[in-house]
Amino acid sequence: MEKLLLVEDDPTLIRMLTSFLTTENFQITSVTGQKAAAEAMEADRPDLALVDISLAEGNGFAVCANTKELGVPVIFLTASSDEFSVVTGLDMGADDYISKPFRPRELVSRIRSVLRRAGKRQSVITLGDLTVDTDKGTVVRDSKEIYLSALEYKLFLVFLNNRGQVLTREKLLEEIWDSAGDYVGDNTLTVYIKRLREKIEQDPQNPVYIKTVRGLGYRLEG
Amino acid sequence: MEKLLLVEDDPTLIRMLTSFLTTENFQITSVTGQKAAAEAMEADRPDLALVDISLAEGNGFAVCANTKELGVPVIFLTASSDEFSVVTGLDMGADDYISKPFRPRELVSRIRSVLRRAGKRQSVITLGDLTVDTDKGTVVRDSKEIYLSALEYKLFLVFLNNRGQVLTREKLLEEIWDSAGDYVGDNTLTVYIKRLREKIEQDPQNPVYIKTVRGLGYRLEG
DNA sequence: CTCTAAAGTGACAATTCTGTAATGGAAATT
DNA sequence: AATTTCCATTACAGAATTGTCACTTTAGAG
Repeated sequence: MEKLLLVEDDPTLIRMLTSFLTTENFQITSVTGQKAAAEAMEADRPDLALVDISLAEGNGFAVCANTKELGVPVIFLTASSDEFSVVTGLDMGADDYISKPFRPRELVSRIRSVLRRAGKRQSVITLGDLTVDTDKGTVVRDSKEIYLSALEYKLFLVFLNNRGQVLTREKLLEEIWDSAGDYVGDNTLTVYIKRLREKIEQDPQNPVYIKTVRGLGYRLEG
Repeated sequence: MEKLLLVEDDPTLIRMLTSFLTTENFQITSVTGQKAAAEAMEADRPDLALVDISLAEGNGFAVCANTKELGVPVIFLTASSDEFSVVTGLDMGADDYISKPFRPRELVSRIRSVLRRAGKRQSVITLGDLTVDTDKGTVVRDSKEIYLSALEYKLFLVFLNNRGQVLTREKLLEEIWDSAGDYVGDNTLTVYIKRLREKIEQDPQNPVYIKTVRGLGYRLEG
C-alpha cells in the first residue's frame, strides 16, 4: 500500500482527495505549507508527493526541490493550465503535472504511472572520479575501467544504494552473504572493505569514499 | 542530438512541429499511419516517439504497444483533453500526454522531461524463471540465488540489454573484453556461453534463453 | 597515560575463475 | 556423400578470488 503526501492549502480539496484516494487504496498524509511539507517528508518518507503550486506559505517549487533531493517523485497540482508553471515544473524535474479541475480517474492514472516509473533507477552512477554503470556492470576510475570481483562489486552496490548512511557490519554481512546467514567470520567483511578500498580509493590508507564510523560501521560519502 | 519519431496525419501539424522542433535541436522523422510507424521504429530506433492518438489508419494506442516493446518512450498527442484517452494512454504505459492545442515551449519541456527519465532503467529484470537485480548485482533462479562470476554477469547484462536481437561474436567480444580489443581468442566466448548456459538454463543442451543463430551469433529470447 | 575494544594488515590454503587448446559433432555447401 | 565451417564440449594450467588466521595499529574510554 503506497503512501502519498498531499501538500495543499484548500481544506475542501484536502477532504475530497483524501476521501477519494483512500478508496483507491492509497495511504494519505496531508500537510499545509512548505515547512510542514519538509518535516513530513523526513518523517514519513512517502512514495510520492502531490504538491499544489499555489501555496500561501512558500511555493510549491521549493517543496519540489526538497523532494528531488530525497528521491521522492512529485506530481504538481495547479489551478489553471498556466504554461509558465508547466514549463518551470517539468524543467525542475517534476514527474508529472495535472491542472485543476481534474477528473479523479485521471489523477489516479497519473499517480500509478509515476509510481511505475519510480521503480527505475539511473543506470549510471557518478561519484567523484568513479563511474559505475549498473547496466554494463562496470566501474570506471579516471576514464579507465577497474576490475572488481563479483563480491566486491556487490559490496560496492550496497554502499551506492545507501549513500550517506552508516551501514553496520551486520547489515553488510546480511546483504552480501545473505543465504549463508552469519556463517562467514566477522573479519571477512573488514578484509573486503580493505580490498575494495585498494581498488577504488586514490590513497587506501586515507579513504575518501568509504569512511569507517568507529563502533557503528561504514559510510559511503556522496 | 536526439532523434524523435512523429506519428501524425495532419500535414499542417507535421510541418509546424518539424520546423519548431528542429530549431530546438531535435532530429525529426515523421510518418503517417500505424504501419509506417512500426517500420520507422525498427529502422530508425528513435529516442522518443510523439504519437497522435487519432490516426486514420490504425490508432495511436497500437503504436504505443509497439514502442513499449522496443523500449522507446512515448508522448501522446490528442485533439481534446478527453479523459478516456488520458487514462487509457497512461495505463498503457505512455510516458506523457499533451492535448492540442499546446504551447510549443510546453511540448519541449515535456520531451526533455521524458528523455531525462528514459535514461533510467528498471533495476529488476524478469525473464521466465530468472530474475536479475542490477541494483544488487544478483541473479535469482526459482527463488534461489545463483552465483555468476564477474565476466559471466557482464555477458548476461549485454544480452539482457539487447533482448531479442542477434549479437555477433565480434560485438560480444568488444563489449566484454573491450579494452583488450581482440586479444582473447574467439573460442573463449563460446566457452563463456556454455558456462553461462550451464548456470541459467534448465537444460543447457537445449537452451531456452540463449539461442545460437548459426553463422550470425547468439540471441537472448525475451 | 594506559588499557581495551575495534578496525586494519599481511599471509595462507582452498576454491573458483579465466583463457586456451584439442577434440567432437552438427549444419550447410559442394 | 563428402567436405567444410561453425559451434559445443572437455580438459587443463595459471591466475585471481574467497575466507580465515594471527598479528598490528588505531581510536576512544577510564
